[in-house]
Formats: sequence, C-alpha cells, structure tokens
Amino acid sequence: MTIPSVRGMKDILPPTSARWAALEAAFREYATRFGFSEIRTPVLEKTELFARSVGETTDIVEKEMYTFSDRSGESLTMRPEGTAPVVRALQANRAALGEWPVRLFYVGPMFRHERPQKGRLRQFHQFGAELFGTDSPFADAEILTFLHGFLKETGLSGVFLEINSLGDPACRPAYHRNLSDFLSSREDRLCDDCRRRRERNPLRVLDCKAEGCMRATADAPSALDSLCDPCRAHFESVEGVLRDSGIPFTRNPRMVRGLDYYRRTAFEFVIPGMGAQNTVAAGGRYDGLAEILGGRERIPAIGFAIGVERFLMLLGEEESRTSAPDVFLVTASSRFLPEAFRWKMTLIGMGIRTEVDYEGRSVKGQFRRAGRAGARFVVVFGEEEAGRGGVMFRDMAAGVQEELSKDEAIRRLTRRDDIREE
RNA sequence: GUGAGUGUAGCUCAGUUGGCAGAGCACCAGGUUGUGGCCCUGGUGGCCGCGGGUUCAAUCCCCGUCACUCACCCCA
Repeated sequence: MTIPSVRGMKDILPPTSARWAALEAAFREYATRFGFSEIRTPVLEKTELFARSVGETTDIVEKEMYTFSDRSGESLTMRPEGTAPVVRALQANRAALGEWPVRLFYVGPMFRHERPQKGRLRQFHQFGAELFGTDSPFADAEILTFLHGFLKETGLSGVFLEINSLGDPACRPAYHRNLSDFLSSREDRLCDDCRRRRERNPLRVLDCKAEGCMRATADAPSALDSLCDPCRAHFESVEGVLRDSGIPFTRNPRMVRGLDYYRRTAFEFVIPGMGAQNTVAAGGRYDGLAEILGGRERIPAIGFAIGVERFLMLLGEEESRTSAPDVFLVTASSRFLPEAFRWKMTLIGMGIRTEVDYEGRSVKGQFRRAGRAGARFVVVFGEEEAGRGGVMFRDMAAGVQEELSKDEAIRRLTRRDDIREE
C-alpha cells in the first residue's frame, strides 16, 4: 500500500507544473511593472496573528485553521491567508521597507482545513498584492486596475468585477444594528441557517441563496445607503476613477467578505456559471488591521488575492506537453552506453536537450521512444560507424540520415538554430 | 461539520441471478539479422480500496472503515 498525499493537498505534476511556473512568472513581471516588490513570509505564524486579524468568530479561525503546539508548547498556525503575515512583517521591518507608499506582492501556499471539492483545496495557492500607506481612492483604483489588467493579460475572459463599501467604524455599527432590526422583523421568513447568522453576522443573511431569504430581504437596508459622508465620498471617488479608466464593474451592496478586517472598499472578481466557487480573486481595504495587530501607527492599506487553482481552472486545460528533446542518442549495443552517456552530459552542458535510453531496449524500441518524445535528431552509435570513427546522424522530421564523423555530428547539433527555440 | 456518488491493470472504464478477472490506451517483443510517430501479431501486467459477515463459493450480497469526487456550509 503506497502512502497517499494528505487530503486536499495535491501534487502539481508536469506538464501542469510548467503552467504554474509560467503564470507565476507573469504575475511577478506584472506586479513589478506596477512597482510592487516580492515579500516572502513564513508559512507558519503564531496563532494569535490570525485569531486577531481574521476575526475570532469567522469560520476560518473557528474551524478551518491548521493549528498545533510546537515542541515548546507555543501555538502555531499554518497561514490561512496572506495579508496578516505581510502586515506583521511590515510592522517589524518598517525601516527596511522604506517610505510610504510600500507596495508588496507575494506568491505561495495557504492552508485551510475545509472539506475539499472542486476549486477548493486544503493547501491552495494565492498571488497577492498589498499597497500600504495611502488612503487615496486612487490606491483602491490602482489595485483594481492591476488585478483587472493581469486577468486580462493572462487571457482570462468573462470575469466580472463587483464592488461594495463596507463602511468604517463610524458608520458600520449603525448599519449592522439597522440590518439586525430589519432581520428580526422578518425572522419567520428566514431559513434555519439565516436565523443563526442573524445574531453572529447579519451581513451573511443578505448573501443567502435560499429563495425565501432572498425574497424576505429584497427590501433590506443597503450598506451603500448607510455610509457616512467620508466613506461615501471615498467610494464614489473609486467608482469615478474606475469609469475614467474604462474598467467595467457593478455595485453589489450585498457582497460580504469572509475576513473581519476589511473596511470601505471590498471587491470580487467573479465568473458566472461556476457554482459556489465562483470567486477567482478578491480583496479590499483594511485600514484598521495594523492597529488591530497592536501597532501604534495606523497604516491605511488595500490589497487583493488571486486563487491560483481557480484561475488555472478557468484558463482551461490547454494541451501543454513536456518539452521534447533536441536529440536522442541511440546505442546499437550496450557497449556504446558509456560513450553515449558522455555525449549526453557534454551536449547538455552546451544547452542541448539530450536523451539516452539506459534500459537496453532494441534499436527499434529506442527509435520508437525518440519518435514519440518528439526528438528532432537521432544519433546512432553502431559497430560499422564506430569502425570508421563516426556516427549515424538522422534528421527525424526530414526522415533522412547520413554517416558523419563525431566532430561533425556535434557541430551539426550545436549549429542548428532551430534547436534552441522553445 | 452535513448529504450523495464512486473505489476492478500504469490510465479510462466494462463485468458477473454470487461459479478460474475483461476491453481500449500505455508498456515490451516480433513483423524489418541496427531505424521512429501509422499498421499487424503476440506478450507482460490485478490482494476487484481495506476489515469483518452471509455462503459450498464473494469483485458481486450485508455491515463497518478508509480514500476520492461532487454538492451544502464557507471561502481564493
């Protein structure tokens, strides 16, 4: 019995791994273009970091974290999201990171102990970017433009941007009370889940897909109508910049965020017809997080995270193959293996993808492998040629071959322009 | 955490009112005494997820368990 991987944690195999590498490279390049620099934070953090930032009563903290005591008895948690560690790192390294604004991006695995299903894993991966040190609505717009541009550039179509404002400590509590009162008056029409949600997190009720709840809350007070003047002005400015930039969006006053630390702008890029896991990227402003984490300094901030697995799912299966060898060295007898091995290492050293069969297959078998692997050339080491100090050199695509001296064969391989192009 | 479905060859999947386990693809060899992707012929390869029960006999029926998948919840 072989040992399976941990539930919800998957191997990323070739050729898919090549798509990952390409997408990561594209993200790094795009983020750099926007002036973001990469930050790599540890996968493990003190549990307290997430308990305080994400929110004690969120599902993530209550039941989805990989938390354990290490050998000294300290409670550690594998990061369920990327923002809190970045803020922590920023606070600890202010001097090293320079003046405001600070732009950071990250790429890496996150961990949540949920039941796996399509588009949701226990170890999943995110690309994220965070812009610190400015309250400006242009910062919000920059983050949204960044995301929109990246999704577009990498060929993801059919995504829609939804935005909302969650208010701030000046206006959110009043709205929550309002909504709560409203929901009390409709309690008899809500589903069981929503009756529970009503107490804990009334916003969630607005997000319920049960038909009864949707009807019952059709005329619920809107978050956007309850914003205080500064929040409203901020939100409208963001919308204005987005319109100027030609970035399409829709307001979704019912949008809810899973993490407690969001303020004001919240957004999601959703793909219709994808079922429950239809959010491919999301984020928002979190001006209060630095103080929640115990910093004396208020650090306005906004950021996003992209779900890499979902992103790749949406990009589709496009056939990608493992790269074909440039040359396959065929040995007519095992006595040529040492020489073929030396050639292989020499050619690889010169940047040429080379393969040799070590398994003692027949010449026909070796040719079959060379053909299937898509090798451009085959070099045959055989008795007759060896007697004359040469090798048989075959162009697989052209289907022609000739005997060459060893030096000439190597020259032919290294001279070919078509060999190096990917 | 809840519900449903599925576990048979490396992969995709058939199968039997319970009676020696099948196909396609892949792999290997031969057809070509040293020449490929196609074709033909042959071959290798299975604790029928695991544990228990019923039975003369279980891959099949029953119970349990584990895993995977999908959905719900929630989220990227």
